[in-house]
Amino acid sequence: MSPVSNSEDIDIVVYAPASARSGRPKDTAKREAIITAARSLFASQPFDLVTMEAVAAQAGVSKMTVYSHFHDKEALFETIVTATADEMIGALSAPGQEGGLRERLLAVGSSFLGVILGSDICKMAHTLPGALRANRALAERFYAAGPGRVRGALAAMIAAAAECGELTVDDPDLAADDLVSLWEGSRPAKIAFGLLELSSEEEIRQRATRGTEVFLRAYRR
Amino acid sequence: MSPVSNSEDIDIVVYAPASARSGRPKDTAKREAIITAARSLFASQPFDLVTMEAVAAQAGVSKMTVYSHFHDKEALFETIVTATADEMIGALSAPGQEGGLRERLLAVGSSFLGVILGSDICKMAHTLPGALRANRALAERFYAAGPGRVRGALAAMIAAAAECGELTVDDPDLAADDLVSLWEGSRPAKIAFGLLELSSEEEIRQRATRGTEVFLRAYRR
DNA sequence: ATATTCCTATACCAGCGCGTCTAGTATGTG
DNA sequence: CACATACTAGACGCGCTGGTATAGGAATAT
Repeated sequence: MSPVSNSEDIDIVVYAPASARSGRPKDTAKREAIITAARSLFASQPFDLVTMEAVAAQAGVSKMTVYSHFHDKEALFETIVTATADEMIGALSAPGQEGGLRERLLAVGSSFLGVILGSDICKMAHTLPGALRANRALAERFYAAGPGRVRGALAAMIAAAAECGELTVDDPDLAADDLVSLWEGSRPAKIAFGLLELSSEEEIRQRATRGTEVFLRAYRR
Repeated sequence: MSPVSNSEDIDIVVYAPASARSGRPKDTAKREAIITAARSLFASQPFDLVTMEAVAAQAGVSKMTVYSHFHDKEALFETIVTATADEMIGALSAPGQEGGLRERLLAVGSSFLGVILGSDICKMAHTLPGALRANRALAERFYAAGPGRVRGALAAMIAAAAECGELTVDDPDLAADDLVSLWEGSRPAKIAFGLLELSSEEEIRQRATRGTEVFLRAYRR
């Protein structure tokens, strides 16, 4: 955001032999504590209600320390968001490559629903949209890391299955959209309104299988 | 919210002959102006960023007048929400009763998508969830007026069609959920993140027909 | 006409939250 | 050792916003 280099971005000076810097080094444990504290707070309250004071308190750290690690409240939030996006990428990579089509789809669906209905990300459902709206680039990045990624992978699988004659598909992208929609159902909407908490493993499995089943009924050759 | 009677709730004194009150009467036009101004502001910014001052200014009214009509910022917001919910109810009532099953589903789908993807309600998509989360009763009411209502009506139609042997359905409620999900696709999520503006008539029609088609492929006898 | 209520304009208060500053202490490096 | 940096604790400035107070003008019923 600011043109000046932020200390949280670059800890290693550009033209330095190694990690050479005099004085006391920054405590990475504190940085981590700040991040986890902020994450937990952002997950339970909207952006504006999370105070830097509260973050510092919950992290067991002075407020000045927070500002020494993160220039801004927005910078802190941005760090949380990108970390969460990376976590999503990790959880959603390596889609099931073995088994029949049904089993592979089910594997992708289960892990996807597990991430967006059963993890911390679900609890952030109410904070993220509102806060990300002010930062289009960040919003795109986050969406691409989660739902977008899954839709892309699914479209590829569906196209391949159509090639093999397993499915009858006009547009793989639209079909992937249909599949994801069937998995999610009305969950995201209800969660956004606070009418639903995070789902159990069992419920996630059920939704994944049912959605996949309905999808196959509609698209199977 | 407050135990005291709010003037916006009761304009008629309890034990009064009729609408008898001496002095200058309240200007309903101003009240309307306040509501429309607030609505437009709440549609473009999150709850906390909307200032009463701005509402008054945009309504061309003194701030004190706003407070004379609405005791609280929350009372004002609540009025907006319930009015919007009523509007949704109006737009979604009288589901198509004529034509074949496909035509009736399509009629419901078009009007539903028209409301939540093409109207002011779509612009409020980012404000409502965050603000309603603090008021569970209001959130439930709003959800019931919109998506909940449509799902209920659809479940009834689907159950009837299953009775006639037109569809093969295990659970009408789940099937209704599937249909709505197929209509919406990824639109709501993208709108929440600000990655999509309100949709055109044409796009709404396309989504409704396509979703209905996929649904029928999966559930038709 | 007069009482009564509405409306405006403006000033005002209290609280809050971000971000900064300072003075002092702790902890590392050369 | 000295030096440089990190961290703490607290106070504080500043801007903003919800809500109140007041005084005077405007509209309407009786």
